[in-house]
Amino acid sequence: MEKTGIFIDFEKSLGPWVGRTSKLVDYHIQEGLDKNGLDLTKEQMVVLKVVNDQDGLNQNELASLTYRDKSSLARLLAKMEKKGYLYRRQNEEDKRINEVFLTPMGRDIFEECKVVIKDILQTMEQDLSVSEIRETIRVLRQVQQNFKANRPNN
Amino acid sequence: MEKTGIFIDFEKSLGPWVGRTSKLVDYHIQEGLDKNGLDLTKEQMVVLKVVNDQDGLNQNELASLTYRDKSSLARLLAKMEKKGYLYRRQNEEDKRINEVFLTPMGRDIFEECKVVIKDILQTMEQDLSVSEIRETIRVLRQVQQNFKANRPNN
DNA sequence: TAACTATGGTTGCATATGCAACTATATAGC
DNA sequence: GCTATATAGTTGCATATGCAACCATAGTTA
Repeated sequence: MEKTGIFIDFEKSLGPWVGRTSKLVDYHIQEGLDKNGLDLTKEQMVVLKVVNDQDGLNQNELASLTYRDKSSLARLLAKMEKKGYLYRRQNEEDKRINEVFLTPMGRDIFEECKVVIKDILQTMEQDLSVSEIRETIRVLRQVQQNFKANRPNN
Repeated sequence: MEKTGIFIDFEKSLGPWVGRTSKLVDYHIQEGLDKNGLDLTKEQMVVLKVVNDQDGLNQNELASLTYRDKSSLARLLAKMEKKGYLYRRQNEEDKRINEVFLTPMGRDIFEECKVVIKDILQTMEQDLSVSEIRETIRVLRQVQQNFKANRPNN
């Protein structure tokens, strides 16, 4: 059949471009963490950031903020707790709830991450103007809106 | 410390927006496949598309085209072969090489996928003009260029 | 108080992933 | 022809993921 025209305009639609770019970013973030001797996956780094920004959130809130299933988040937390980056404290009034806090070590590690990530984000935005970046973010936000009617996860 | 300013401009940089959007797209693609009774993961769908576009590629080429490690690709192929969507044929001249082809069933399944994916891509681009989409793709392509110096995988 | 329901978190299962080590085949140098 | 090196693919291992089923606690209703 046709050589390229399977989706008549597949390569002219946002889907594949967003997906591939995201994969590349992920790859370089992990590479950056590894090269700097940070014992973290990029997924753990995201959790670290969110907890650093706001202590005491529960697991469902963290799952939602990081766009993961609560089971996936729970397992990330378990690994990070084991490494001593954070801890979970059972809420006194409602014993179903775990509140999550960074340890001092967790905060230290995150400080180191910041440098690494900042560097990668800068590389990624080389040769792009502020307005190009702003416009792109606006479009991506619109895409997310278009989907949000029926949201995923938790 | 600061409430939000961990990365001074984290939310104004492309990284998190691209990542989150990609996750949402992935989620809705999988949902679309499932709802239509297509026995495929989104990753398998991508492989199906590439093989449909061009028969006879070898595994390393497919890994490269789909941005995966060759081991990951090999395992996707194994599952899809088991389901009868494709087959691998050893090259006569160079017995190290496997060439990959879709079966008739694989082609049929992919035809069904096309409809589903097209629908999702359209939802995703609701309320966006052609030029917004074109510009966004241009920016994403630039981002990929910025990274391409040191490429990942295979 | 007892029973039904809702909610936060965990676990089993199947999938996907990258990396490193490995096997088999091919090619080059000698 | 024999050894060294490169290349295609596979496998072991650790990680991450979503879903569905589950457990424990809380809240609600009778």
